[in-house]
Amino acid sequence: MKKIKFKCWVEYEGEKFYGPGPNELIKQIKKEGSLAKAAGQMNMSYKKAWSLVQRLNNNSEDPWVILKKGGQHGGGAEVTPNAIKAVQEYDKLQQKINELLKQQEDLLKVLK
Amino acid sequence: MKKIKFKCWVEYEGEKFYGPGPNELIKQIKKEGSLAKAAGQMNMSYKKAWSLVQRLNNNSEDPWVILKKGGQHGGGAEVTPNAIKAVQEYDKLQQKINELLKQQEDLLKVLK
DNA sequence: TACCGATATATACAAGGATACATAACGTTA
DNA sequence: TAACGTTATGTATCCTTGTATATATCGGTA
Repeated sequence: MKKIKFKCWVEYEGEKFYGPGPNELIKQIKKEGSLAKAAGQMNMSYKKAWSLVQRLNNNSEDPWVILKKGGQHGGGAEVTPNAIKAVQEYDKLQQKINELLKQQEDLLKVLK
Repeated sequence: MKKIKFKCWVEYEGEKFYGPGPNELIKQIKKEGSLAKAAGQMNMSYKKAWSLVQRLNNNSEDPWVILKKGGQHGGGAEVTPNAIKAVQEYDKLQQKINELLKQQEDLLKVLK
């Protein structure tokens, strides 16, 4: 059985900025309150997760995630309202594309 | 300036089957009548182009490209009507997604 | 039968990204 | 000041993908 898949993402200055990976990561950070735990939850290396957060924060007016090291619990990660809004809009966009794809199965009819 | 990008493709048994690369390759083969020339036109190695054609032909009821070796001109590549139809449908689908994205700029408004 | 131009196929190499591992830095708490 | 858990960062390695190169194969033509 053949299936149509899609992926959408945001580019900034010709480079990947935001996509499925960061979107899931933000959700996990919000749930866990820790970058390391969030990365672990989705089988992503801490280094990659940290790099993603840097990319988001360094290429936006407002930060996405506030990282704190040291302190009572060793530190932690906090998601800004700005980032939460972006996650909502990204999910909404994905859903709309999914609905469109359901109505556009002509391609699959050709591929037997 | 941030831009929304997308990509859609067809999977078969969990593996990539058809996407932007094969779509462009089919067009080039149709124009050139040769797999080697088509690959050259789009800076794709012959091996990769040949592998793509094998994947398409081996996972479909009807062939996409008929390859002939030897003969008057050394051989050649011919695109089947089946494949031409698929290219048309794929282009149509991409266009519809593009139109959808134009109307869904809410995500970009959040990403400053 | 020798030549030609295209397909067919194997092998080794290069490049990029992802991963694993190790270690430093930090700030609150006791 | 020692301990703790998290963030911060470098390095080496693997792995996948693509590329380069070379050679074999085929069948019509002269």
